[in-house]
Amino acid sequence: MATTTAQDAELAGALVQTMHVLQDLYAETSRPLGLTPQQAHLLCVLLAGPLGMTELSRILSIERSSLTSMVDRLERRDLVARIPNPTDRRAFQIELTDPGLALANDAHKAFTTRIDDLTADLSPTARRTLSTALTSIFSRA
Amino acid sequence: MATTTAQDAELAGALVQTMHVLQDLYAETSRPLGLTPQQAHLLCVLLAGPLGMTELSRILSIERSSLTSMVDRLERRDLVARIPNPTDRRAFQIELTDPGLALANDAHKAFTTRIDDLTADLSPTARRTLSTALTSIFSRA
DNA sequence: TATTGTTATACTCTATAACTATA
DNA sequence: TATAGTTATAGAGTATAACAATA
Repeated sequence: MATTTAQDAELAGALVQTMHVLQDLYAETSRPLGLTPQQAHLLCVLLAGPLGMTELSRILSIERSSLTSMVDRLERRDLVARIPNPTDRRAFQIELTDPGLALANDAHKAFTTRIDDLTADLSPTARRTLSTALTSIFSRA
Repeated sequence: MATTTAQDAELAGALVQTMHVLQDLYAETSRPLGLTPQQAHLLCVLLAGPLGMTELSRILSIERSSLTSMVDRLERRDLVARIPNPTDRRAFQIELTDPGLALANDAHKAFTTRIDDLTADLSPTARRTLSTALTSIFSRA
């Protein structure tokens, strides 16, 4: 127990609460756009470019079979498309359609705006400090 | 656009990434305990004391009807109990059973440990700064 | 009338296991 | 053999609408 201090508990608690508040905010923001939080996440990941099913499932931390049905639903709504991979006939690239791109941008902007509102009172220095700290802790290789 | 700077975007992005990483960690930690992340959240909320359905649904940000089925499942596993409210015959208090309390404590300890591991490299000062900043931004009235 | 909680219903998310097609 | 993705299945989470009982 020597390594667990009251300050550890405080920080862990603050992070868990941060997660829950942001989750709620993410859900509230996605919903009026007609998206579940998971769908919004998927579309926003694809903003960086098309991805194969396996890679996308890894990024979203879900099984490939779970992703299949998510992509099915989004494809039916013409938000994403399965593009055959010319070099591997087993594989697809999942990419945003034009409406999917527009919606992903809307979602991204909506989240960012809501979070900016929450953090509006911070000084530029505090903002930079926080951003740096979180990035160094939670960035993934 | 004058109010949105590159630093805003950086901070919002860092916070969204933080949320996703913590969500994954929360799920990974709950699973070996036989809990979904939502179930773990519910049990941990009850660590503070019994709550009525309406109050609990508000805290979890879900509809009361959604909560009914969650509580059904947890009650079947003897992790929570519906205690009649003596002063209002419509209402229940949802409370942890002994096994539910033990499991909630296990879950809480497991999250905290994982998060502490992630933040182990921070100095006490950085830890306190981060904790204070997050609490001030994300604490709810 | 308003509130507490439930039921009925429909979707979505998710995992596991077994499968097809291709590499 | 290994990998990419799907199908089948089952269970869990969630919302909406309508409801019963009580306040």
